[in-house]
Amino acid sequence: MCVDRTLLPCMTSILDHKLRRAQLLVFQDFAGTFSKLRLRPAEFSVLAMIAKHPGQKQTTIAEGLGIKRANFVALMDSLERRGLAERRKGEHDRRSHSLHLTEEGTRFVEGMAQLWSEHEDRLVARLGGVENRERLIALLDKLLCGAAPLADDPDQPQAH
Amino acid sequence: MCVDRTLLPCMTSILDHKLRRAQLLVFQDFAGTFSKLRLRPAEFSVLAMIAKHPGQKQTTIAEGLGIKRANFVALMDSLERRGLAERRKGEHDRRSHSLHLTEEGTRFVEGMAQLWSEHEDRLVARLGGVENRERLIALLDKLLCGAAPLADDPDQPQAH
DNA sequence: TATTGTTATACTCTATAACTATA
DNA sequence: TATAGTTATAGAGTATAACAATA
Repeated sequence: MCVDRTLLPCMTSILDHKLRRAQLLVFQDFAGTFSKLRLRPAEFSVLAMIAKHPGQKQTTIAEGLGIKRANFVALMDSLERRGLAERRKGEHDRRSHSLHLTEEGTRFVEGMAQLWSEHEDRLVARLGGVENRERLIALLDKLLCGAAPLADDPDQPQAH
Repeated sequence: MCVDRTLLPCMTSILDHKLRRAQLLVFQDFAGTFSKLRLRPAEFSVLAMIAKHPGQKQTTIAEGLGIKRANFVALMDSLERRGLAERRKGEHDRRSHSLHLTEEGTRFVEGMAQLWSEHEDRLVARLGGVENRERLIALLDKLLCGAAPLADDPDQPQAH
């Protein structure tokens, strides 16, 4: 019961630790929710990002998600094999690939959105209301200040 | 710019995503800070936990940290090889191991505490003050409700 | 039978360096 | 020379099943 003479706080009160536990819990709820679709968190995020930014090149999408371009390749390979998304040779710069959902991918993303809200609702319930989700996101944003996302949020109607 | 017709929010506004990014950022700051000690986050947490709960058995410490007992073994092996912590055969139950810091481990933990506060200060600065760290921890606790930690916090001054 | 610690194994995510083909 | 995508590889962390020793 914290009887030591060190200056360390208890692990259970340390931000790093709580962040890790919370992230784990959230991803496990995600995994449970999306196992029917055989979809991992990273794959979900790629599909969602392409849906929001169709035609953007591969590196841009990857960076927007904080995924190293080297690690993005296998992710995109898998989505392409499943027929959900596709790479198209860049017209102006033939080194680059522009990313798009397939028709099937578009339908798939609609199914994702349904499952997503179930998952989201559970998290909001745990947090005790949407206001607390917004507070949590605002605090995480402070922590993340300097890590610039793709500029997509400003245009949002901000329903959340 | 969020031009799609799906019901999905932008990835960059999704809690799961922000939690992952924040956790990554915090652990990277940790890694930079503790590379001098050649200490990974998981090893740090084990040493800190043993310092607070000397003599507890292996499974109890592991569960308190949310680490599966199977994964705890290699972690403890490494700390034992470095002479920082040790297993002792349980007196009453000879299946179990009680965990302790060595003398060197105790000194090592004091060095950890110093580096720790530098790391912590950087996070608090990003968050904009200790009040925000407490708010963040309180919100993460709500998310984690039901995941019981080792009962060490009640004795804390409870700044939060 | 159940529990403690252990081994073996696999999966996810992350990180770096080096290659290729274009620019 | 620089960039886009790729390959290969390594390191963390996590998860499950099965085993030996002990209860």
